[in-house]
Amino acid sequence: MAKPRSYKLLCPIARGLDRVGDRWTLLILRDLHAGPARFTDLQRGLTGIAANLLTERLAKLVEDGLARKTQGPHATTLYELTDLGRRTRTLIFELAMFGALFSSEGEVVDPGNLRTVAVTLGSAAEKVAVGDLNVVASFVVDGEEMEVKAQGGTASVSYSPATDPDVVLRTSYNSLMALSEGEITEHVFAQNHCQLELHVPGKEYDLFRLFALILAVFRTS
Amino acid sequence: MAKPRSYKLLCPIARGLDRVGDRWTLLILRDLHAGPARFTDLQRGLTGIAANLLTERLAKLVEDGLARKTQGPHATTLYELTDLGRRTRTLIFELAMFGALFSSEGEVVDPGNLRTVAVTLGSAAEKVAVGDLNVVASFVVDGEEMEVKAQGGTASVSYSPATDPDVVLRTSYNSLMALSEGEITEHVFAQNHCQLELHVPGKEYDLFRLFALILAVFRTS
DNA sequence: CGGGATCCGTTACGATACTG
DNA sequence: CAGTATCGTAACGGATCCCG
Repeated sequence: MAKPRSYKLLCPIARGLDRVGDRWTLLILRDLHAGPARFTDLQRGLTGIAANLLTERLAKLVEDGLARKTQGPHATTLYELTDLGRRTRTLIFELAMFGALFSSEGEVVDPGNLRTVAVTLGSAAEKVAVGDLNVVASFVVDGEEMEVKAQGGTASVSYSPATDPDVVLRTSYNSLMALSEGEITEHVFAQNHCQLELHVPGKEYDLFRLFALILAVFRTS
Repeated sequence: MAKPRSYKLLCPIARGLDRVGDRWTLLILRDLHAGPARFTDLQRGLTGIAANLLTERLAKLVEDGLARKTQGPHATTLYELTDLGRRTRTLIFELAMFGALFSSEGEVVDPGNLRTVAVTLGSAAEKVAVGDLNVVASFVVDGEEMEVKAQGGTASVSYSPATDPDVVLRTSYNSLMALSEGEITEHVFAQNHCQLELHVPGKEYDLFRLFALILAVFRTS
């Protein structure tokens, strides 16, 4: 394995970049924040990455103690974040907040998928959750399922099926991005771009309040 | 000018990386957060960067609207951050907090200089400043001077000489890093690694309280 | 001396093909 | 599924040179 470039500077910023500054590395971490993933899951999510690069990056993440290999169900190997790796969360969130300031002008080769938004959504939700929000939602986006939970003043997002959700929201990834980019309003989204399946009456209000708070983070950042 | 690689992904994290993800870019921004700088200042601060790369990176930062060229004193050209560029502050701070988790094992080719710590110090100071802290300090590190101000519950750091400081603290860059790395304690630092010039009696206590709070941010992060 | 531009060898990246 | 191998191309790093 080739030894990657290092800045060899004392500054903590340079030390940080020596771990996560290589091309693709932060995007890999972004996906891993959604939960353990297989090599092929990551490869599909990171459109355009070469297999050998993904191998190198994962090896370095493991070597630096940010990720580890584990055994998954059917003799598959999974990659997951270590505690140290999870500490990139606020960093990645700040990066997303910064990146949201720019329009995606020019050609976009890949729209992305649900894994890619899990970190940002989770961090934002956690940041805005207030005491009287109380909802457990299942998020089904283009067939992929996520759990969004807001309870007791905090919130979390998990890239796994929700157990006994109060409300199930089905939508498409494109609609979700159009909403976050401001191309459609929350109202239009609620009317035309999603369908709700309500298990506990009234819970859709809590869900949409959470949505509104999260969107506010991006708009006023 | 060669066109840099772009991820061409819709995700805001990828959009952010398309602006600041190239090698050296975040370190250049780090230095610019300390204030306007000349080409040569930046080149000296970023040990090892090639002139052509610095040229390319600066051009891209200007093109993306993160920096601009201005005229300095003696017909020199200065680079300074735009409002948009200044929004990388929290991102860079989070990167520094993450990087501080790792030891600088292995050879370090460059110790750094005062510009390189200005962002981190400023962000940390702003974060911890409390209401009853009130001090204007001049920081003289290896001849370079900085102003550290804490007043009215907020704090700021500026890479320029302080006007009428309450206290002047002289130290070396190495001592400062040893302190932040935990190699020496705050007490040892105060005793043996710096000299104070007190203009307003008692202000050294406010200054060292601010120090203690800033260090706590790094230790418990 | 400040602010680059040019050239060139080296390294990393990207695409495709192939394997246990 | 989880990578390895190969190879052309693009980016980086160092040095030198240029111009005001």
